[in-house]
Amino acid sequence: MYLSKLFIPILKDTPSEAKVKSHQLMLRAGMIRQSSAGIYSWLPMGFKIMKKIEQIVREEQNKIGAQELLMPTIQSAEIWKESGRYDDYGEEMLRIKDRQGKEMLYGPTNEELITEIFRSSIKSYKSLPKLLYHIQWKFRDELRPRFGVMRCKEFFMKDAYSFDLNDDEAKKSYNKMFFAYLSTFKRLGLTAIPMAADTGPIGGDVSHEFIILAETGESKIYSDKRILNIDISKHGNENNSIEDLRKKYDEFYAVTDDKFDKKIFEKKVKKENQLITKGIEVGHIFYFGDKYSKPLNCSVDLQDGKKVDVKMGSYGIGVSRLVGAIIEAKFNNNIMKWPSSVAPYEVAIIPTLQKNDNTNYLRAEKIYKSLVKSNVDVLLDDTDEHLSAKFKKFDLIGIPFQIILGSKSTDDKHEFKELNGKTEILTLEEIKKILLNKRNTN
RNA sequence: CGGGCAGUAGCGCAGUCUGGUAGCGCAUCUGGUUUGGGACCAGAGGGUCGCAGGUUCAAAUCCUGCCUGCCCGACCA
Repeated sequence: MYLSKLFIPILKDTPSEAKVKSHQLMLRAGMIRQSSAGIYSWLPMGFKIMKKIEQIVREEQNKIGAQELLMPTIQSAEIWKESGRYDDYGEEMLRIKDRQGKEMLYGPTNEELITEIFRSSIKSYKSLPKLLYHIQWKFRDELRPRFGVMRCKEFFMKDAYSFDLNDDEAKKSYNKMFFAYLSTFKRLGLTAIPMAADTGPIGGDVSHEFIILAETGESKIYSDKRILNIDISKHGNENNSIEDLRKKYDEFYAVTDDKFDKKIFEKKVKKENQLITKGIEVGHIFYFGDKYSKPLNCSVDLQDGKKVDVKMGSYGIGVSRLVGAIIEAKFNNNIMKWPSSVAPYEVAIIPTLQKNDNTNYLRAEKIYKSLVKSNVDVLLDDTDEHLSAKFKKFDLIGIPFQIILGSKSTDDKHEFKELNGKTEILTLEEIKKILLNKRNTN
């Protein structure tokens, strides 16, 4: 892509309504535009990043055997009345009437709808277990939306639902998700800590919040430092291996504010290992058994002809929130550097311009064409701004690597710079190797 | 929903107290000079001053009502 053709309305000044870094940067970098409080349009740069995150989330769901479907944003109130949550959910639910006066709502979550789908199609224990998910817009009418996309009314979320025959089987599904979440966040360049948490309006008795550490986080956390060192890469996604991993995490104390008990914390965690800080909740998993299957009458037939309510769990990841959360976790020295796995482009080509000498630009175009041919997602700065102005712009956009064509370039050696990092003089082939390698290691 | 602050050009702001017909920086457009950390010169365009009503010869400015946004709190992926 050529920068001059890109729709990326960059702001030089920070809009006064944005207070946290991720919000300021997303507005400045032309990633989002506020439509009204807590509701945003996603402009090409922001949308591209969100789509990359979505794709990683999808791949990790598929890896554990979850199947993707798509449910609507607008739901009928009926099933919510059946489950009893139409009254319980309260003001956060956006209620709508259609022209016939029928009660509808913009879905804040999908337990009822998926259960309704499941119960009408699955009748036998032989069909279990099942893991289903979708990635769809949700709406929660927040009292006070804030922090840009971190806490908005309309948000993009992956929500998965598990269906099992009994508690033991359900636990396996839960642990699979537990594993998938750790893998997902790792690929996003984040270290997420699973923490025992309150279940809120979803209900149930087992629940983990996945939290990434960031000062601007809204959740207060109490944890054992050593939990950060657990290496998930040694674990495959078969049941035994996942269970081992789960045990490793369970060894360490890690809870959010509402589950915190000072006595237990001080007893279980030595002073030097205590980690008390703030974090951002980027995922939340729940096991709630038959909380929805029972009232909604979602059962399967067993071998002996008896019926049993299926055991369910639900599993959310805030995809749109992650865009902001990654910024909060990665932002440094006024420079936003995206992890390669979600970066809007893998590399930027920045030629300096000289009066009466377009050598650098011609070199840049040649490199550009070669990289495009090798399927590298590359952005060429073909504008005639000052080089210094370009650098500032690219600090803001956060493309992790730059090829700079200037005084240090020759026909076959180029200045290759990691954003906020070191500079090397390399051939195009060497550069390509580094970029392709980066793709797989983030 | 309680408490606080704010709405003037795309963005950041001044002007409001003390009423006299709207300004600055950045951005944009034209021409020229520049090009290794947000350049320079010359010129140009862009605003029913959040909305409605009132007071006045005259309202961005005073009065009343409403709308919108932000911050703190209570509540949440």
